[in-house]
Amino acid sequence: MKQPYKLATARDVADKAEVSVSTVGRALADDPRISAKTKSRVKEVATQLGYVGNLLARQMRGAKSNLIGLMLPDIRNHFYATIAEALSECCSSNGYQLALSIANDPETEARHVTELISARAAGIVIVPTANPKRETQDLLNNFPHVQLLRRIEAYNSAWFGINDEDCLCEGTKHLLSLGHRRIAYIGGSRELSTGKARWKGFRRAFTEMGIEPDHAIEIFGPPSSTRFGADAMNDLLNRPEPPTALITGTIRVTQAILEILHQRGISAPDDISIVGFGDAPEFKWWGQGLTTLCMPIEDLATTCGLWFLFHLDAEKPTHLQHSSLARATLTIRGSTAPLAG
Amino acid sequence: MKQPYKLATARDVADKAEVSVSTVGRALADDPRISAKTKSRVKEVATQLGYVGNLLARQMRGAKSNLIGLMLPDIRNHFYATIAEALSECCSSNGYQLALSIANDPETEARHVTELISARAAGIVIVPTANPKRETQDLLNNFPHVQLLRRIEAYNSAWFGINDEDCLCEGTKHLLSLGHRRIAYIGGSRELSTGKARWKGFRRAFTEMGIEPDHAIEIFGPPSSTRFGADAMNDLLNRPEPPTALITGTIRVTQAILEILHQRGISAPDDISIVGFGDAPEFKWWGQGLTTLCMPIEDLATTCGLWFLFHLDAEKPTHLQHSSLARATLTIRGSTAPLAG
DNA sequence: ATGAAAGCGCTAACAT
DNA sequence: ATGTTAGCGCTTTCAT
Repeated sequence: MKQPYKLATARDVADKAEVSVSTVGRALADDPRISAKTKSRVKEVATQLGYVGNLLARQMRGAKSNLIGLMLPDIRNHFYATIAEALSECCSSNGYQLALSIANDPETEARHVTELISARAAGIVIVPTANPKRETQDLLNNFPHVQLLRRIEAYNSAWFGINDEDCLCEGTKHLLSLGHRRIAYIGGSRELSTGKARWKGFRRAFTEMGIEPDHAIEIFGPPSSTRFGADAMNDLLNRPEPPTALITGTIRVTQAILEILHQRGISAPDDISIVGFGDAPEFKWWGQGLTTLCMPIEDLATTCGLWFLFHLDAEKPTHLQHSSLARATLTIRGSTAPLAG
Repeated sequence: MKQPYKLATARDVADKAEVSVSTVGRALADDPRISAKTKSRVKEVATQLGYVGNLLARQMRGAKSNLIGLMLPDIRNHFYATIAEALSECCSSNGYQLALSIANDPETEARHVTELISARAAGIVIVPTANPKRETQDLLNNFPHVQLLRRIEAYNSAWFGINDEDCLCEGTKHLLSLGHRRIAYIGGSRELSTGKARWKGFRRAFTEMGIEPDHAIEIFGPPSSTRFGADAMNDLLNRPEPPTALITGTIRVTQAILEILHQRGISAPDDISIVGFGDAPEFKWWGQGLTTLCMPIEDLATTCGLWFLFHLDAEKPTHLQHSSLARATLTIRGSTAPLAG
């Protein structure tokens, strides 16, 4: 057989129920003009044939798409998993369907954006890569979309993000006020808006506290790689004068360093004070509890989703210069302590 | 403006390039019949207009869909996040696009299945809910799909899963051989194929070792709730005679109990021996390391994806009675020790 | 080497 | 109360 799964069409239902296609359409839509008798017959035949209306055909007739594209760099990151869940919930309760694309480089990103547009999705929620292709930019700027977390200036769209700079600044100040000076920062690439802001926050803490960052150590790397964080941490620990404190700039890095510290039997805050970026549940019970920079990521995603869907439903353009900043906060647990000696 | 984001059609390109629609189609598809000159003109106009072909229209003409539906109960579960990532990667490198649906109850599941079929997805990869509606079953049995992890007998489809029973049996035997008898099992509902198999494995360990399960304690609950695991654990600890060992049957439960134990300052293996289901990265560094039941979940998902896509591409029916069992294994770390006294 | 026309499955305007 | 027809954007005969 060639078509093992051929689905019934309105035509098939019409033939079997001995009415016209339009009667089928109307009966199934509960149009008041159709007699109760015909309706019930049509509905019965439809069920019998397992008829499921073809959304593609409907959309060609002008129905709006129910597909929302979500483009993320990495779904195993707790951060992004939370976003996916929140948006999925949001879409689902508003009649939309989430199409998930994982793209961590500009080429894959371009491909997926093209595909989503080609499928005439209703809109795209995107955490952009660091340097999107020109092509991607042109496409997106003529298509409903929102940026989440990371922000590309060239996009004429709304953005929902975190006050990354303040957040890192607060965390760093905490370490400085405990007397630490040889503080290391391991964060994401400064090519990302988030990576850049977080790094600026780290620097600003020194400035605002009037301390020269002479002994600060800064390491940057790809945000979605566990490997990078591990390597950076090992490098730090192998130095003749390892830092007395460390603050991280991505969740993946936080997870990586926790594992390395555990492997090497180094404990916080005795050997080193740690402020971890992000708030995965397990951070609570790492050692004596990890001091973390927590962000209301679920709220952020839900807000973003609701705003976006509202605008789509209202057929308002989504490129109003809207931007929304969620406040991240420092949660102090056991991994940070005053500098000994 | 009514259509803030109107995309160009082949018609628009044709008009501007002063050719017919069919020439546009052929030029863009690099049909050899079109002259090089015309081709380049058409392509230029297309780029200029930001033309992106309408996939819906193509599919109506018979092109096959590139959409694969993935239905999961819970994306924040590390287990399922891994699956989503693996399948996304798999789809992406075979020209497919992943549509993610989170459904944890039969109604939502039915809705999402209908939507995916209505959108004429190419196929569905599903981790079914415990008791799918009859409607869902009928729909799926006439639509290309595979079952992942959980298995519904009524589906005439292939299944890719884990040897749940052996896995729990092995973990339980480990505890029994350490001398434990008052062993608690906290697992997922036995209405799920997985929950049932794991429970049977727990029981079988006693049988095979010739030990009466007089002192075994069994607690079952919803698999995607963190709350349930926490409550169950607290209940156990508040008993006059708490168990000396515990084995869990879902990742969520494992995560929940680790947090409770940490909160209450109870440590393994001194106060209680623990075998945790699943292998989230943080389990390595809980206390002195958690003894876990590890499953090759990424491999499983990839295998499943490759098999499914291959069958879709070949237009083979996917309901060949294929089933694939991945082996889970016990990794012994610091949380289990011989029963004292 | 290119154009005209049919048709995929559906809905809505226009008959009857 | 129901049928007929046109057309959404595309590909694919079938003409020229």
